[in-house]
Amino acid sequence: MDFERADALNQAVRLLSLRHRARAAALLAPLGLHPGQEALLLELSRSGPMIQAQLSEALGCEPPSVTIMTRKLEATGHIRRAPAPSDKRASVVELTESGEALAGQVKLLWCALAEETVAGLPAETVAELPGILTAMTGNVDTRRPRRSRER
Amino acid sequence: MDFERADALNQAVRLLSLRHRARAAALLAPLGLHPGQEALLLELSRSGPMIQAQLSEALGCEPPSVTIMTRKLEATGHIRRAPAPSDKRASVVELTESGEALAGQVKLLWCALAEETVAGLPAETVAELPGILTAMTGNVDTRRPRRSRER
DNA sequence: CGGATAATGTTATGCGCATAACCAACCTGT
DNA sequence: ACAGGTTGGTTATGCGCATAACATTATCCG
Repeated sequence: MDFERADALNQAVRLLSLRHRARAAALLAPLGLHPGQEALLLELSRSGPMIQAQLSEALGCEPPSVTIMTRKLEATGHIRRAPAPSDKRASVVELTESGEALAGQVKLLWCALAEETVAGLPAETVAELPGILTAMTGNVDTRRPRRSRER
Repeated sequence: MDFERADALNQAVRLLSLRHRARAAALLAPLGLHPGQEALLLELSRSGPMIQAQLSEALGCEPPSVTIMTRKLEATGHIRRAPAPSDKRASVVELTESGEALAGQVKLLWCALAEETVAGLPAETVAELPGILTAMTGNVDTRRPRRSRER
């Protein structure tokens, strides 16, 4: 691929990251959330209580990041951490009532953000977008170097 | 749009951002660069010497970020800052010789990264990807609230 | 068994990004 | 010509992310 095209693509990804995150930040600010935290709440809302290692996996970020984020969300009262009964190392984290309420708010914003993001694009394109983006993500994902032969 | 679809889309964007950036970081590390810095070098390589405000505009990040990044790239000797002759407030920044060499290296990596990113996608999709991503970026861009009437 | 290895979580540190507050220099307009 | 607003840049602070180094607990195996 020539540099022009490559640059256009890489830069497009970078700018989309920046602006999409900035827009999310603007929408989440009234709820007192910073971008990234909503993903944690949504994941807990989707899958129920889970251990930090699982959160790290689901969110696609490293354990130290999860430690910090959970600490802050615990401080603001949206999640709760308790020692896991079966493993003295682990701590299971779950939504509090206020956290569940907040997750509900986030879901509304999330729909608005998605619609805003793909406004004006042909419906067909919108339909295949998640698949395309996920494929691209998989192409550059270095988090699971093993496991490439999975069935 | 229902929450399922919206969530799939927003999450896909978030994960692509994380992984694409992480992959870029891994490629740039051998050059001693952190992700984000390559954009500054490439912009200078594209457009020649320019003022920090223009860099801020081109990179899509805020002036304080540019201040820090230029300071670090100056410390590593890849760029040079000089007072602007026509405006005592401004400082024009340009690549040094080592900066130009580094930009050349980055261009090679950039092509590799782009190819890696779109591997396996149909050529047609790849062709329209930059346009799609740029359109999405424009949809959520809150940086230019003015200028909306530019057809 | 018991010792090596793996997995969970934390602290420390650093980078890119953001906002808010501020100074200095450059326009304006009346 | 000068008061007031605008623009260019910096500092301070905070967040999400990363890696490296570490302590603790689980697990595997000879």
